[in-house]
Amino acid sequence: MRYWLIKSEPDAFSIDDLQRVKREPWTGVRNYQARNSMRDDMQPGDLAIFYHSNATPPGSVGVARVAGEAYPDPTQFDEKSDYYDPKSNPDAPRWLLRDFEFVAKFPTPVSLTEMKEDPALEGMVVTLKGTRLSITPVEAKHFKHVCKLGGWKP
DNA sequence: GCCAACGTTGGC
DNA sequence: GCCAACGTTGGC
Repeated sequence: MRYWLIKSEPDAFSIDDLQRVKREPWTGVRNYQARNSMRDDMQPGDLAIFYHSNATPPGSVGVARVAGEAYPDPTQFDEKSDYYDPKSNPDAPRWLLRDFEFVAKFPTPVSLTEMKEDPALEGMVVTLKGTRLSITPVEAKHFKHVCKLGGWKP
C-alpha cells in the first residue's frame, strides 16, 4: 500500500464533486513525472490525500482511493478538449490515467500553512518551496498525520 | 546536447 | 495580479 497526494483546483473539480460522482477519471495530467506515478507506481486500493490548489485557503480536504488500472486519458485525442495533445499517437498513447474513488471528506480541512508549520510533516513534498507537481508520493507517517489533523480515521 | 525563451503552476 | 519556480520547446 502506497500513499499519494493529488491536487485539484476546486473551481474545476472539488472534493464535493468527487463525493457526488463517487468515481472520477483523473484527466488532464500533462506532466511526465505525474503520469509515471499513475502509470507505473500506483496500485488499486492505494489512498491519496485530496488537495485543493488555487483555493482559499489551499490545503488537504479529504481522501480518495486509486480505483483500477491505468488507461489512456481520452482527452488527449479530443480536439475540443483543453487537454488535447496533437502529438499523442492513438497506437501509443502518451498520457495515462487512473480513476479515483471518493473515500472521505475531512471534517476539518488542513491548510497548507498548517501543514508547513507542523514538524511532523517536515519533508512532505507539497510543503516544499516551488513544488508544482500535481501528483506526489506521500510517506505513510505523513499520510496518517494529515488524516489525524483532518479529524478522520483511516 | 546546450541553453535561452517561453509557458504554466500556484502561493501570496 | 504578481512573480518565483521550473518544465518544455526549439534553434543552433
